[in-house]
Amino acid sequence: MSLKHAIMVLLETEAGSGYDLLKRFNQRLGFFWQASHQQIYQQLKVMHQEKLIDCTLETQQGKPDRKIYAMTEAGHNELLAWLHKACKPQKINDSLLVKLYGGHLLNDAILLDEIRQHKEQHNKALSIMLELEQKFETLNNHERKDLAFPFLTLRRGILGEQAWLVWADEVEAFLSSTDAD
Amino acid sequence: MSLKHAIMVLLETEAGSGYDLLKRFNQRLGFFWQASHQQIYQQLKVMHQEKLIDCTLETQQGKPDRKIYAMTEAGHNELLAWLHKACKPQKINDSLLVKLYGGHLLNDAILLDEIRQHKEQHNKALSIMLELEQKFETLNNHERKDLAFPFLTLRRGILGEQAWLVWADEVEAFLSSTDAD
DNA sequence: TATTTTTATGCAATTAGTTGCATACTTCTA
DNA sequence: TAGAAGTATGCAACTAATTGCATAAAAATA
Repeated sequence: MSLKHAIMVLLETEAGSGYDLLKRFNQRLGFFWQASHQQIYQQLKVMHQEKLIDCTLETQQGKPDRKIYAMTEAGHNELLAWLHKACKPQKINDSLLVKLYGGHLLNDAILLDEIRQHKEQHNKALSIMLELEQKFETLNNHERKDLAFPFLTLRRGILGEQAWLVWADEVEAFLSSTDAD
Repeated sequence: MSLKHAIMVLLETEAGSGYDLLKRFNQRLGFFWQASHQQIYQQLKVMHQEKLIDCTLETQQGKPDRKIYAMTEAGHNELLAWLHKACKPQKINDSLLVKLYGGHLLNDAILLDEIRQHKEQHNKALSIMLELEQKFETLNNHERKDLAFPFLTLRRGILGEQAWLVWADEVEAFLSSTDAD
């Protein structure tokens, strides 16, 4: 499982609580990995049981205690082992395409509507990523080098979304051209 | 869950056994949905219990019996209802990107090697799809109209793979340019 | 003729992910 | 000052998917 390793990649640079990790997750890995807070809390618990991470309680006045997790030596080794192992190609499993495959069972207008809704979301995602890209371009050489790998994942997000949108335009054109159902 | 509905889209046009469905799945939906035989057999069983599909035994001489599944009225309605309901945007969860995000923990050569392996697979997938696309172009108008929706999903596969490969080239260029680790 | 591949089905155990709920305190906003 | 949004954590039940095993016969191939 990779959620575990995704969390470890984040913990490797800096320790943090479940909530911290959730936020980092969404900010940094969000365009290619989505995880709910339950998933992260559960995973942290399991990883702690497996001694891949340490846990220290941080008592706060008033607020509930925060559990700060940090990598252990064993965790670090496990992460490195995982990084060295080839990973299997990603599954796609996109319901929208299942729907489109069965598009003849459906009214074109309904499909068109759904495609447009999805387009909106993809456009939104893309513009956030383009902003991040621009921010990256303004950094100095040193900073750019530090963020080179995250930047490559951002590029994946951008190119992926752009391709999606090109495709969506093809679909829209097709659905708009046919008046008959 | 959409596996159920993907199977129904296939059963809608033609009844078939678990094995049939598995093959159709890989041939027709394979570039955007992957499912194992266990998943399909299990799902068919559940769907039969839910009366979404009928099952008739086809006894064969020598060979074990084949269970032929066909849509029921209830199944058809369920499929239409699902088609009319908006689907949530797809999750990506790509381990390769997690790995790349943590690329600084790893030797560039190892990453490069893995990227190249993945490229090979993506290239293979792309060329199969491009062949299918060419075959589609040779069809007459009537046949093309019949396959218009499946063709759109094929286009998604093609554009997606092409974008992936463009990205992979960027990554390769980056990893090759740096000799230091 | 022996081995491999393909056809054809399925169970059981485990792992992964979702959904819904629950608590509790802080800060921001109308 | 009341209510909404954000911070912070977690359980329990359920659904989905993977892994490993198991059977058994036909067809293809070496």
